[in-house]
Amino acid sequence: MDKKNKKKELLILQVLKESDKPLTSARIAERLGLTGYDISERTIRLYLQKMEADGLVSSNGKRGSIITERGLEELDSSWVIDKVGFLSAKIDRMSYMMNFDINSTSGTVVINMTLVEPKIFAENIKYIEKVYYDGYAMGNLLTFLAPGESLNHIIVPEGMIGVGTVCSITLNGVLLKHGIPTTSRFGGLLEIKEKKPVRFVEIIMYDGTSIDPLEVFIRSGMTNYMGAIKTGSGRIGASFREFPAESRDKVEQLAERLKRIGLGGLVGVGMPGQSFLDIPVSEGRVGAIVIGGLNPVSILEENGVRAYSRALAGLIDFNRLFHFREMESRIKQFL
Amino acid sequence: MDKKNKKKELLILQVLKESDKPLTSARIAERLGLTGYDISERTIRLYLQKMEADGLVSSNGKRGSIITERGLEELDSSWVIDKVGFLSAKIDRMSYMMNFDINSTSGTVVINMTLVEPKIFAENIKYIEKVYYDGYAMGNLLTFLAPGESLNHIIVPEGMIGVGTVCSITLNGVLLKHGIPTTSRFGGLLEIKEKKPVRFVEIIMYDGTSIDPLEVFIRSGMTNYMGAIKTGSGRIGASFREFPAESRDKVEQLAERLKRIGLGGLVGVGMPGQSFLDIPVSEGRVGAIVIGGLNPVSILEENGVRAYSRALAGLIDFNRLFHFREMESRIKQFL
DNA sequence: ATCATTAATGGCAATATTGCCATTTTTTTA
DNA sequence: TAAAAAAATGGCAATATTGCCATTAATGAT
Repeated sequence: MDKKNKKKELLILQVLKESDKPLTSARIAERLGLTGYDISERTIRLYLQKMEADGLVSSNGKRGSIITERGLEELDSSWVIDKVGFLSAKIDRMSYMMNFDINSTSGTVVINMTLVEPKIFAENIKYIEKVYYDGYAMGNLLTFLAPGESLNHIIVPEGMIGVGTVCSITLNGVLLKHGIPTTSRFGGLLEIKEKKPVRFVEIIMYDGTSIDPLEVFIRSGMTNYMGAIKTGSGRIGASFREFPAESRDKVEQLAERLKRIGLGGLVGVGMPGQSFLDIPVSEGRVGAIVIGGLNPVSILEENGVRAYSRALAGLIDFNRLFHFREMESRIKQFL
Repeated sequence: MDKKNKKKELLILQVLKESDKPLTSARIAERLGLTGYDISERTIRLYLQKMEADGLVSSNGKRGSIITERGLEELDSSWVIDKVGFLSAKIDRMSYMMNFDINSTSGTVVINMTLVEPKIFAENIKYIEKVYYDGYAMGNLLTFLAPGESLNHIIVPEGMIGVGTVCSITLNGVLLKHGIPTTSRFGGLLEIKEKKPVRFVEIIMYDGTSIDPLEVFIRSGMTNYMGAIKTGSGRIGASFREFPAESRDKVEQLAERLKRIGLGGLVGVGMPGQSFLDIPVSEGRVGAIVIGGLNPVSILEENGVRAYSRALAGLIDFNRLFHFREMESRIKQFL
């Protein structure tokens, strides 16, 4: 029994470690549920008691428990895979950090960045516009970063510009601000036929990778946007998310509002507990497909340009973004 | 309770479905354990009884149980993520299918295939030899497939050859024949300094991806073999495996024997329950790092050649393989 | 500041899971 | 082919987990 016991203790410690504030049993159960471990609230309380007696956690009355130094040591000396470094963790962190407010349409949003020579970018603008136009992009906004500007360790080198496209994680962030916890499950290559999503042909789970799946698909030349924008059939990057079934309506409303301000990217939402595009969803949850934020610039790679793209590159203020129609005129200042 | 109950039933059904022969409770518990679900033998027997009463499985006395038609339907109508399509499943299937025998050094082994023009291949032979020579390849054997030959749906087109390199899954297969069940955990980019492995810089779990991680790293140009073979520092593809701690000695023996016949690829084995190169391992298991089979040909991609590589391409007879020193002379017939 | 509402806790009993083991069946060995 | 060894099963009792709920603390509204 000891062994399995230990495992659950470590899972709880892990959750507590990742949170800065105290968590109650209900909260812990919820998070564990999201990660695929079903443990009842009650059981968690039992564990918390035992662990408090052992000095691994410290209870804060009814405000929840936090992990102690001893607890952290215990965690270090053990073998729970440290999900830090995995995409799922980065996603959680980023959506927590951004602070875009949908009412005032201000604040920061998460963007991806692509470094490319302005001249080459200018040559491909026609295609990129088409990607936005056909709705294969996250909304219709983007930004340019001038040479010398930096974002989160990445500095735009001389002779290049940074193209910042809105990351689809922005949606998670907005939902989170409205109390809806989103789980990003996987990024994949979505096959499009007659402008409609058919199925995912390749998949990489966010909790099993340290590099962004969409970056991967783009870099290895597996996407086919040229087809998507020309004939309506191709393969584009997309991401699968899940949220609680109760919030389905609210999600759709928020998505609609986001769309109006140029941040739309929701391809579709499934029905509670039902599989969506053959992707099964846990009970009490609904699935949704979100367009990949890097889509517009992946056209570059497809046309043989080795552009350096980085998903989840950092946060940027919403009012720095402009409509894709302005690309043509704005790029001139860098030529 | 009903809900969780259901989940376990489905897990058991899933295991039974994947097996062609009847499985006993111990066998089922073992397999589930490997996939990360710890359920005791006894509990599984309890479930099997209930499920037999419901007509989902049919017991074969003490030889184990098999899934019935009803059981298959139940599984179809439910939402267990179908791991078919994921790499972990493919790996299991392949290592089960190959039948190389270490004593008679005969039988089939799993290979990866790369399609490339003979001329271009010939130009890069020097580098490829060095990869083998420095021990960054799986053993020192490979094979060529002539135009028109096919392997598992892939046909070598005219004007090209298929380069078959030994896949590291071959190791799993050999161990399996000797009763050692191996779990392939992830593929990653292994950083090499002064010819020694330092740490994994990127990771993709096999049970969370539908495309081979090493293929991904190679295609997106993240490897650095040129560095590895020239200065001793670089990034190469490698894979992390786990097996039961009891079999540690036997594994090392077998690996040694494989090495002697040209199929070596084991970089190192950890100690029981201890983390190895900062990768934590479950209790009662040991971790091991295995060289990526596609390594030799990834030099091509690094040198700007867009070669089409496919990991786990298929099975081929061991006696079709030749030593890498023969590349030079053997390639001539295709030029 | 007070009261109503909401959320969290721990006790208790009902279930579920597991360890242990005697018994039976299968497999291996002599 | 018979005997010995190994593996599998199901009964029973010990633990572990969970559902339910009365009690109590925190939060929000007036």
